[in-house]
Amino acid sequence: MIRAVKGTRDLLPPDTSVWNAVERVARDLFRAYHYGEIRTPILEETQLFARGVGQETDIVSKEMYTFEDRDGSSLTLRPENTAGVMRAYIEHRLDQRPGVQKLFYIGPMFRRERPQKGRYRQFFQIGAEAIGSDSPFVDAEVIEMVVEMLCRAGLSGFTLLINSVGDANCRPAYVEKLREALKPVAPQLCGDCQRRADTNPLRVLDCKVPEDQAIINELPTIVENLCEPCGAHFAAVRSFLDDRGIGYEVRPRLVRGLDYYMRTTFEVAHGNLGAQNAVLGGGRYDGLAEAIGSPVAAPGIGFSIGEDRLAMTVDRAAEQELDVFIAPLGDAALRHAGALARELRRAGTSVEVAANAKLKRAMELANKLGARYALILGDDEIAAGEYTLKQMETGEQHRVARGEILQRIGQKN
RNA sequence: GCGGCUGUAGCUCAGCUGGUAGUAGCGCCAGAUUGUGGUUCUGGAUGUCGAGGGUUCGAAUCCCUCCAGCCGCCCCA
Repeated sequence: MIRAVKGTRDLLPPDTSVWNAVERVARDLFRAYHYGEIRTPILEETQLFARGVGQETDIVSKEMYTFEDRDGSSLTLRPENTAGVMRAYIEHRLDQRPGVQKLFYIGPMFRRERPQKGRYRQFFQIGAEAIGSDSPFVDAEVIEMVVEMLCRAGLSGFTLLINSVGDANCRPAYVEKLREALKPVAPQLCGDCQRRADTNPLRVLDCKVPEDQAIINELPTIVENLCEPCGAHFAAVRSFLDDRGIGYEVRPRLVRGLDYYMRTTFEVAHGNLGAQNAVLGGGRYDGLAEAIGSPVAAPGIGFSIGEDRLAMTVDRAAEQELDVFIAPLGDAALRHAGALARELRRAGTSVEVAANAKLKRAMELANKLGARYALILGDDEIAAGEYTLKQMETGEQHRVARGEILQRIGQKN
C-alpha cells in the first residue's frame, strides 16, 4: 500500500473547511491592511537560503530538501518564504514601486525534521512582508495585524511576546558579554546549557529546565545592552503598540533561529500545542537584502503563521454546508432534478441530488449530510408543477412552486 | 539527528502467563411491504493483527530489523 510520505499528510473534509475559513480571514485582513499577494516558486537556488537564512542555522545545515538538478545546479525546496519574497523584490525591482511593498503569501514549506504533532515536513505558512521602511511604526502595524488575524481566526488564550535582538552594531558585543557572564555559572546549568554556553550563548536564554531559570534570570539581557539607535527603535515600537491597546510581554530571552533577524522579533505562543507551542513568529530583517546580493538596501519586517498549528488550535466550527438535498423518484424525476439542481446552484445555493435511491434512503442521507432542506420530486410534483420542500430540522413540509424555492430556503428558519 | 512509548476492522479499542481474531462500541451497507430522515429492532460487509525475519509443534501475543505515529530533546511555524 502506498502511503503519504513521512511528515506529509492529506487534508480532508471537513478539516479543509477549517483551513479555508482561516485563509479567508487572513485574506480579508490582508486586504484591510493593503497587502497584495505574492506567489513565489517552491523551488529556489540553494544559495538563496544559504546566504539569506544563514549557513550555520539548523534549517540550512540539516533540515533542507536539497538536490542536484540534471544540469548540475543545486536546488532546494523552500524551508521558509522570507528569502524568496526578498529575492523576488530585488529581481523585479519592487524598490522602484511607490511606497512600502506589502506582500503576503500562503503556501507549503519543507523542512526535514523529525515529525511530531504540529510539526510536519511539509507544512503551511501564512505570512507577510513589509519591505522598504525601517520605521518602528511599520513594526507595530505588522504586529497589530497578526494579533487581529489570530483573534478573528478564532484563536484565544495566546500570548504575544516581543523582544529586540539588536543589530550588527550591538549584538556581537552583547554576545561577548553574555559569554563572559556564563563562564562562572555554566557548571551549575544543565548539560545542554553547558554546551550552548560555548557554542551559542544566545540559546541558553531559551532553556526551559526549571532549575536553570534562577541563574538565567541573572544574566545580562540584550534589551539592556542595545545600542542607542536600536534602543530608541524598540521603545518606539512599544509605545506604538501601547497606543493601539495591544497587550504584549517583553521577553528579553526570546531569540530567533534565523540569522537574518535584527531589532524587533516577536512570537505568539499557545498552550495547547505541546512542545511546538509557537503559532507564529516574525521579526525585522534590515540586512537580508544585502546578504542575498541586493544592490540597494531594503529594510523589512515580516512574520509567518504556522497554518497547521493554527488550524488545530482554532475552535473547530465550519462544517460543510448543504442547503438542499433533492430526492427524485423515478427516471423522469431524475432528469427533472438535474435541471432544477443546476438552476438552484447557479443562484448560489449548495445542492446535492440523490442519483439512485429510494425515498427512505434519500431522507436518511439528507439527514446524515446535514441538509437544511430536502426537496422531494416525484410524478405528483411534476404533474402539479410544484415541489415538496421539507425543512429537515423541524420536519415541516410544504408544496412550493419552482419560483418560490429560493425565497423559501433563503429564510434560514 | 538523539531518547522513550505505541501500532488489532473506516474510527475507538478488547484479546489473561504463546494455541491460531472480537455477539465490543461508533460508523458504513441492507432490511422491518407501496413516496419521507433523526429513535428502535434485525441482518451484512470490512482485517495478509504496521512490514519483514527469527524462536516454537504452534505467535496478534516472545526476540531482532525496518516502517509509521505520538511524547520529550534539538529546533522552529
